[in-house]
Amino acid sequence: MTLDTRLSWTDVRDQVRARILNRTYAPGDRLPRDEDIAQELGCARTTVHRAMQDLALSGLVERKRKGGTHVRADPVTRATFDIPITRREVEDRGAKYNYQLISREMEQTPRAVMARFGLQAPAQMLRVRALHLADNRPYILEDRWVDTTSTPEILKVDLAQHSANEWLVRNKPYSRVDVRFSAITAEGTTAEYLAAPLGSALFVIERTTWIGADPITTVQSVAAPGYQLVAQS
Amino acid sequence: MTLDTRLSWTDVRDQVRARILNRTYAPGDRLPRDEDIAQELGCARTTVHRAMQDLALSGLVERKRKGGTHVRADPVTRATFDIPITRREVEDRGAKYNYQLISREMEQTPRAVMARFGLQAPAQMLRVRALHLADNRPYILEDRWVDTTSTPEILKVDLAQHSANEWLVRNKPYSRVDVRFSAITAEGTTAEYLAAPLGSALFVIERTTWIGADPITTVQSVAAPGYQLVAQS
DNA sequence: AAGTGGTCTAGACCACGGA
DNA sequence: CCGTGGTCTAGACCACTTG
Repeated sequence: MTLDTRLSWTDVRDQVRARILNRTYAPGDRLPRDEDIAQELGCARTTVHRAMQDLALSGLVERKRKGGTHVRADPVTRATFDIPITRREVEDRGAKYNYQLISREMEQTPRAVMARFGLQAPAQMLRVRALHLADNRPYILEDRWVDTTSTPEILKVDLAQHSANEWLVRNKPYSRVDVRFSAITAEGTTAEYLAAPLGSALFVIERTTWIGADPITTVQSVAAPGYQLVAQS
Repeated sequence: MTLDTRLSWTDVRDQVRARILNRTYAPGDRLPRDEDIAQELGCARTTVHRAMQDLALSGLVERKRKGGTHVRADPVTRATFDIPITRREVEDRGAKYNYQLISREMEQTPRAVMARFGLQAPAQMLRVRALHLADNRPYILEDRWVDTTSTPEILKVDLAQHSANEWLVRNKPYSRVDVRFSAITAEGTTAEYLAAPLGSALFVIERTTWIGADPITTVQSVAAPGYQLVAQS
């Protein structure tokens, strides 16, 4: 008698993964063709394909047409992070959210901002600086540039009431995003607004978006001391 | 005449995404059932399913059985990062890689390490401190704890020759990983080893792995000043 | 109870890329 | 060239979740 339950693609994935973990398929090895695995385990090739797709996505194997499926010799750790609207992030922590507009002016983009957008020449953009608070304590200081050519509507928004962060996320879909993380030292007004000791280390998220080839916005979000970003399971 | 090329799932995805971007389907809206979209576009339901799966993965829509597919009202930015072996990371930048073992001793785990593993009681583990260099300049300082119960083989490895990082990644598969990022201030020996000015901000990656329920290793990797982590496209 | 997404199957054809 | 993964189809059944 064999089991009467059918094999699901997660079962197949787990079996193949187990074989990789226990070195039946060692790093660098080529795995059997999908069809052979399907026959061996008694399921359709599509099911094996679905399983392999998942293993490839998580970085455990590499697949190429004709080349077959190989166990990665240098596995990478692949981690995914969700960056929600700041208000949501604060509220999800059970804290009270507040927001303060610091400044809102048209300015010429400095070199650093041009670089983030990949622009050759400087442009006039709306610069918005604002502070997000959790339980009335500084949480994130954002320094944002909005391209008023692609997003003229931002000029009509009352940024003292609604954060540009929230308005943009809700109203301005993007087609491409660049995200990068780094660390900076608390200095000058940044330290003041965040109530951070001078010289303390601050976590920084830079996020730049485009719609097609047109810039929308770039923001440098500096978090208060102690901030930690955790990968999604 | 209609087009004679068949619709691929990426075509379907792009069409649906376009409708979300142009507000045909607005945030919070419920999309038509997969089957209706399939009929409208003239393809199989499976194809629509594949497209929707991708949109759900990227965080644009949410799907529930019976509940249908909804456009997310609060879109999240979802970013994926690849964390390769340090040697590879250095070499991929076109730099020369070097490695120095700093210390290697059995020690009792402090509170912070117990917390990362979720342990109730302290344990004896192998603590390995090492420096990775790029073009002979400090690149990453790692402070690692290895559970010699789950990974006794580590005791036979000559860690002066091969970094624990590399040996573990190549030889010790894990079933669960926790990754988190933060920022710390350069102090004491950390600053010395990284040749970083006292008080400068340093980017930190913490990575902890388990096999089943058993701890394998946890490492705090502190990067030299200027380090930046960029999301995968 | 019933609607909707999730999955499996079997078969066909396509497209990339190694030999 | 031709082997291998990638995709599409049509149909069936399952499983979750909401009304």
